[in-house]
Amino acid sequence: MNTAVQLLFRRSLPSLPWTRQVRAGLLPLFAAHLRLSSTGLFLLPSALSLRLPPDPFALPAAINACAALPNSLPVGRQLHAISLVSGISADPFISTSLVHMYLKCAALPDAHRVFDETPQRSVAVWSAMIAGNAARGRASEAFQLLDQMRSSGTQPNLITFNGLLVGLNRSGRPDKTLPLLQRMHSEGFELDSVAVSSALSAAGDLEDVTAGCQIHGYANKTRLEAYASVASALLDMYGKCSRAEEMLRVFDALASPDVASRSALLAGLSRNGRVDDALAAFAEFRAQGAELNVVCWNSMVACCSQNGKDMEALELFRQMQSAGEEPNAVTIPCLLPACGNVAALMHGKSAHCFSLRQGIIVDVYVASSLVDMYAKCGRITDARVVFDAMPKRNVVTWNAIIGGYAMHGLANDAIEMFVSMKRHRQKPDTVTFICLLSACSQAGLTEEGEHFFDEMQNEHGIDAAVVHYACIVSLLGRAGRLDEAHELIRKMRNEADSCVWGALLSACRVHGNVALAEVATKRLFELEPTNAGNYVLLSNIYASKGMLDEVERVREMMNAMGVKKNPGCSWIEIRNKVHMLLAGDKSHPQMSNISEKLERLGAEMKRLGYRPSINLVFQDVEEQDKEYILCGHSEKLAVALGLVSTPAGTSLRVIKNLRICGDCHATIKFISMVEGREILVRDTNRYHQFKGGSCSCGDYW
DNA sequence: GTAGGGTTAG
Repeated sequence: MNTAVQLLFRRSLPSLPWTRQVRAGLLPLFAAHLRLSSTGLFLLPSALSLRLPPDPFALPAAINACAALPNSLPVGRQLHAISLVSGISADPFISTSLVHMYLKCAALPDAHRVFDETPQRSVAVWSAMIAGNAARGRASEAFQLLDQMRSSGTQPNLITFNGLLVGLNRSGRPDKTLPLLQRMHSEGFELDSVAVSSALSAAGDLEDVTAGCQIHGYANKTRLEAYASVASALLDMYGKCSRAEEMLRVFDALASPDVASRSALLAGLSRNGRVDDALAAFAEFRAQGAELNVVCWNSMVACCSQNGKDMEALELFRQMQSAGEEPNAVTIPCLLPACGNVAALMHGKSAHCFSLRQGIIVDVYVASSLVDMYAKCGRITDARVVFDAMPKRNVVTWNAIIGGYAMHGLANDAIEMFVSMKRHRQKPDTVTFICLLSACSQAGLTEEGEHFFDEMQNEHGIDAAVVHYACIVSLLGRAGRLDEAHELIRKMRNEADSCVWGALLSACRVHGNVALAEVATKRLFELEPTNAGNYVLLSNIYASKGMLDEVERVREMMNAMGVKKNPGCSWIEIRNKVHMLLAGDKSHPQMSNISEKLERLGAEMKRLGYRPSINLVFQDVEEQDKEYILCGHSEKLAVALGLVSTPAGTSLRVIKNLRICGDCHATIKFISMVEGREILVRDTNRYHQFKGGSCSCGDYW
């Protein structure tokens, strides 16, 4: 269609006489086409070069096309110049669309200049100014303009107010939306579907379910509920206010739900943790052949990647493409967390290529999620390359790179980036300091960590949250200052949670402090009685001290509580395919090769004097079996699979869902030496880079 | 025949 229209213009325009009729017939078509398609801007220069006579009827539409399409400010300026030289710039329609266009393109001074130079200010040009200023985050200017408008004798209408409402919502000021709605109501405006949709959207953002219900009542009374935009805004509001049941009731009552309503429902279910319901609803929509769009697909991909269903997210993305739904700039940040979680580097790379091809790499969300993905996939250098190439960054971007360095144990790089961040005048937030402090604690930079903890509170006015305390506890703990760490927990203003006590417990394991470990676990068993990790850690500490009766006691306690150990799970990507290995699982088709490889390595290690750490085995079985269980740990299986499936010398990347076990750590160090391989293992905390028999964590984790 | 306001995904 677009190409056809283009050809029509190319062929017919030069030969047509420029009669009033031709203009009248073609220009609106041209303008409508501009507004609809990204090829519009391609058409515009050719139309200009045809010496298209400036037309006060067509210019506004062309100017609006510039407002709607990205990167078209230069063309918009050109159209502005044309209106100036042809003496029609004072036309109220033209100046209104110019104001609108400049505000949409973030050229505020230009918008204000055009507005100031408009002698006869229509309601429309005032409305454009007010809406545009509000949407650009200049709420107080917008309200001032509204007052000026009135005192200059022009009365605002419903469109003026609605524009202000929408602008306030968009610029993150939903708190100002509801009072404005009240004011409109008391000034006697009959609210329409736009006003009600915006109000619902604000109520949702504020999680103000009382206001939301009131507006719902109003919409019901006035029959505005029947409007599609009101329906989807209602679903969105209930979803954001954690009223999933009410949301489902609204959806079921819809006579004919549209795509936006379906999308709002899917997003709402996902947001409320009802992942399976969202997947079921999505499957049902597909089975019905109901219309779905890229927003629905993106919601579902995000739903999976945010809820531990990473493989499902990758699969949905594949299905999305085979269903002919073109991914967009939002799809990438929905998908990439899943790639990062399971280290699906090839999928992540292809998303990177896609972003380059589509020109969406300049989107700060897209590039930030790429930085994060590369870091999580063990490619910190690639993360840095993407970071350096970004034209614009935000706090999330900086946090991604600092957190990436932290995860790789590269604390000095993390600190360097933090310094650079401040030089770029980017304000750090609470996440920045979590990344920075954990970098210091991973690398044992105790003094630096303490310094940043003070800097956070004194220079940046950020209150220490519980997670920051947890970082400091591991920092002190790593340095062996366990009593200080314990003291800090006692002095904390906030209530210490399981992260804080867990950090202390981990430090106790490293330094073999049984007494303090018992203090920490006492609290942990109260705070999270069903977390198997705490029992296992305590048992490991006892085991390392040979306190086998205590080990037995912990196991009994765990059984009594009905706590089951989380199955260990590792992922490795081999030639585009992500393989998942569960501890003790024999189902992988390559299992005989894996076992054979592990046996051969085990024999070699024993010959060199290595003894398997059978005391780390938690299960109550014979010694022989303990050794066998250790060999079945998922990270060993994944490494062995990598060894037998890739050429010698290739580096391997394994992701694990739990903390790496001591025996596996020792074994993989050994493997990295005898096999001459670099092996990266990411556990819940960080990357371990095994090379030539040692690990980048310095045996502290 | 032309201008100003619409809901859903990161």
